[in-house]
Amino acid sequence: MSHHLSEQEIVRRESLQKIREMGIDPYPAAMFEVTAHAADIKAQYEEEILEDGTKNRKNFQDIAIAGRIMAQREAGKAMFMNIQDSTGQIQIYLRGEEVNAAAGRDDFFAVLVKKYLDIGDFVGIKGYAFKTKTGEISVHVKAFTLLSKSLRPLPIVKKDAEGNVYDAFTDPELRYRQRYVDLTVNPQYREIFVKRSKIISTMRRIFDDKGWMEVETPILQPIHGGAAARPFKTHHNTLDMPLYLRIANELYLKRLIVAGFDGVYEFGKMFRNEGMDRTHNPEFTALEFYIAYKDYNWMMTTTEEILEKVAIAVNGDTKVQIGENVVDFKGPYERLSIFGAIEKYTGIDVSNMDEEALRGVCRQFHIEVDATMGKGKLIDELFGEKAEPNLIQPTFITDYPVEMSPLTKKHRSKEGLVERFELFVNCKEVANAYSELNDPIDQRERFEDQLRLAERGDDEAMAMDEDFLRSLEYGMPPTSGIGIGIDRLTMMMTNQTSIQEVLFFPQMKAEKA
RNA sequence: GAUCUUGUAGCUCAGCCGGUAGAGCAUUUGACUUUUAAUCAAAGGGUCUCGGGUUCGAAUCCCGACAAGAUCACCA
Repeated sequence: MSHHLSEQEIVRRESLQKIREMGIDPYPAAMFEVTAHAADIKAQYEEEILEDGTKNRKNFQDIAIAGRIMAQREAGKAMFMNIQDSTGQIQIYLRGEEVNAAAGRDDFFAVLVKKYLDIGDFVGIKGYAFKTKTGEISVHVKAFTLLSKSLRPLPIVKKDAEGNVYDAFTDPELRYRQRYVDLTVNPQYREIFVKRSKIISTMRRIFDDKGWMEVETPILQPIHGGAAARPFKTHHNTLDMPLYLRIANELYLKRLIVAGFDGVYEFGKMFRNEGMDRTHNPEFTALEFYIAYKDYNWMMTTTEEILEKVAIAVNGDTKVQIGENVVDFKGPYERLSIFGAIEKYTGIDVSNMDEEALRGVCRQFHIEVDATMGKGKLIDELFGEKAEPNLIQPTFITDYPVEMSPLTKKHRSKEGLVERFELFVNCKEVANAYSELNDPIDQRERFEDQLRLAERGDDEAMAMDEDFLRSLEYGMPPTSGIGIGIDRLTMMMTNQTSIQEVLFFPQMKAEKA
C-alpha cells in the first residue's frame, strides 16, 4: 500500500536520514533493559524535604524506562517529554548538558533530541525519579537512547487540567482500521481489552480449578452442525473436498464426552456468513463447555457462579452499569419457563395452543408470520417480541418447545418441551444451555424433523450428522452443556453497545487503495 | 438488505443563499534551563472521498459509486 507522502512524513524521513548521518542507529538491535514503569513510579515514588531544604529522594533513583514520546515541551536548553509505556504516561526532564555528556557529543540535545525526534518515537531513558517545582513526579534523564523512529504523525490528543479532552481521535472508521493508533492514543479503549482478557482468564481459572479440560476441536468441518446459520465455505485442495468454517463446535465437544472426558471446554472462534451490525461480526468467540452426569438445573447454578465471579474480577462488584440500567450478576437469577414468560408479559397462556392458534396470537400482536414458520418458530417470535425486551436483570428462560431445540433432551416431566435454558441479560441472550440429548434414536428423529423443516423452506434447519449419531450410539453419559457468547458478555461487562468496541480488529470492507 | 446521516490539512472541525480554501493542535524556523492543552514570534501544508451533471463559475446544488456511522429487518 503506497501513498502520497504528506509534508510531515517527508520531514520524518529526512530526520531519519539525518539521524543515520549522525552515526546513530534509528532502529538499534540491542535490547534495552527496562527496570521501571510509569504507573509504578507515579504511584510509589517518595521523597521528603530535609531541614536544610534539600530533597531526600527515597526510591526509583537508578531506573530505566522505555516507551513512546507522546508530548514534547521545549524550554531552551532543557526539555520535557511525556513518555507512554504499557502502564501509562510519565513526564521526563532532559537537560542538554547532561544528555550530551552521556552521549559523548555536543550535538546530541540540540540536534538529535530537539530537531530529529518526534512524537511517536520509542525511546529508552536512564535516570532518577523526582518531583518538579509544580509537584509532578517525573524522571530526570541522565542518558537517552532512541529505540525506534516513527515515520507517521500520531494524532495528538490533549487533555487540560480539568480533564477536558481536545482533538480526540474519534473517527470510528479510522479507529477500527488503525486499531494500533486508537490503542496508542485512546487509553480508555485499552481498558476494554484488558477486561475482555480478564473475563476469559477468570473463566479459564474456574474451569481448571474444577478439573475440566481445555480442548480444541476442528474449525474446518465437512458438515456445519450444531447451530442454525449460513456458513463460510472453502475448499481443501489436496483432499479435493468442500469444507466449512464452523458455525458451532457443539457436536465435537459432545463426541469428547462420549470418549470419556468428564468435562471439556473450548474458547473458540465461530464463523457465520450473515449480516453485520453492532452486535454481529462474521467471526465471534464462544465459550462452550460440556460436563458429564449433570443436567440443566445444575448448569443454571454453575452459570450464576461463573458470571458472579467474572463480574467481580472485571468490575470489582456483581453490579454492572449497562446503559441506563444497573445489572446485578449476583445469583440466584429469576427462572421463567418460556411459556411462563410469554404469559407474564402478554397475559396469554399459549402452552397448549396448536400452530394455527399461535399464528393467530402473533397476528393479534402484529408480529409478521409466514407459512414456513413451525410451532417453535412462532413461539420464539412471540417471546422475542413481547417478553425479551423486559429481561434486564439476568433471567433464565427455560423449557423450550422441542421443535426449537433439536439437540436437547426431552423434558423429564413436561410433554412437548425440552430441558433447555437461555440466559438473558439486558434484553440480550448471552448463554444457551441444555440437558444434552443422548438418546441416539431420538436424536436421529430430531435430525429428520430438521430435514422436513428444510424441505418446507427453513434455510436454518440443521443438517444430519451421521458420525455424530454413530458416536451417540456408542453411548454418551447424561451431560449438560452451555455456550456463552464472549463478545456479548464483554459488551455487557464493559458497558459497550457495539461489538466492534470489544474486538481488536472488527471486520471491515476493503480499504480503498 | 432498507432508510437516514456523514466524508474538507497528519488529527479534530468551521466553511451561510454557488463567487480564487479556513481555525486549533501537529509540522518547519527562531527565542526560552522545572514546563505540563507550555508560552512567544514567523512560515509552510489541500486531487474538499471518487466519477458524472447543472452553471460564466461547484467543497457548496443534482445524479451515481465507494467507505463509515445510526436506526430497522435477520442471526449469536
